[in-house]
Amino acid sequence: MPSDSALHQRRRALTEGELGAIPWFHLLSPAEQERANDDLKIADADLGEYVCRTGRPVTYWFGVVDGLLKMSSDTAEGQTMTFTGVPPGGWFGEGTAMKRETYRYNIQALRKSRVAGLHVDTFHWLLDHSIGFNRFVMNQLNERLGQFIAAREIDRMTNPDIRVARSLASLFNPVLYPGVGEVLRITQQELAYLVGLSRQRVNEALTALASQGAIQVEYGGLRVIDLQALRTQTLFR
DNA sequence: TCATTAAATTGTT
DNA sequence: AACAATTTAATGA
Repeated sequence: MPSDSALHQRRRALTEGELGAIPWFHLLSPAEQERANDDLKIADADLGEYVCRTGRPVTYWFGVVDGLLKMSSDTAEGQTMTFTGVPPGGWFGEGTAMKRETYRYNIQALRKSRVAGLHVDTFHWLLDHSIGFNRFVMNQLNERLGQFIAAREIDRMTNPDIRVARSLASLFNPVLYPGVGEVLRITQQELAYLVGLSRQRVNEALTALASQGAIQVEYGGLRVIDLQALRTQTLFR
């Protein structure tokens, strides 16, 4: 039985390299960096393990250092709906952290991942003291808003090829997920879970996208060739 | 470091 | 859902 409390018992301080993987760290002044570094913890989340659950009070603001997480929510009917994947470089929960409310979604590891956590109190301290941090959070909120609107559009698409293309485009978002780069480490099975299609169908869609020159399929990952093509994927092009 | 083996991932039916 | 083919990771000499 995976639980998020287990995560708390396996945390440790960050290494130099892991600090470099945190996109907002270099925006801070030396004093602010020291404060953040004192508080930052990192933990390994195993496959299927929950990083946070709906309804739990916010204790940390989380970021993905390595791996892949899934953001989902349980509907009133008891169904699980997946919002998005969170690849390396992605930070989430700032909305709820700011209001000190409870998490509004579940975050589950799609594979073994390294997750960094900043305590809410430190998060607030940084908001009160650092202009650079504020800019980062504001930019993050703005970018995510755009992504959620796009996610709604994706949900209405019936064509699987287009759904896969648009979902991929959002995972390759360089603002929200600066850790991804040219190659996104994701298996076709993981992508299938995120998009809500069978692996076969995802494989077919990826092959189609590759033949269009939008992406390149690699073992255990995907390389973007033309991000714009992914974003503007339509029928009969 | 290299060769062998196991495990993971992909492509196809 | 099941299968074979391919790629990577792990193991040990």
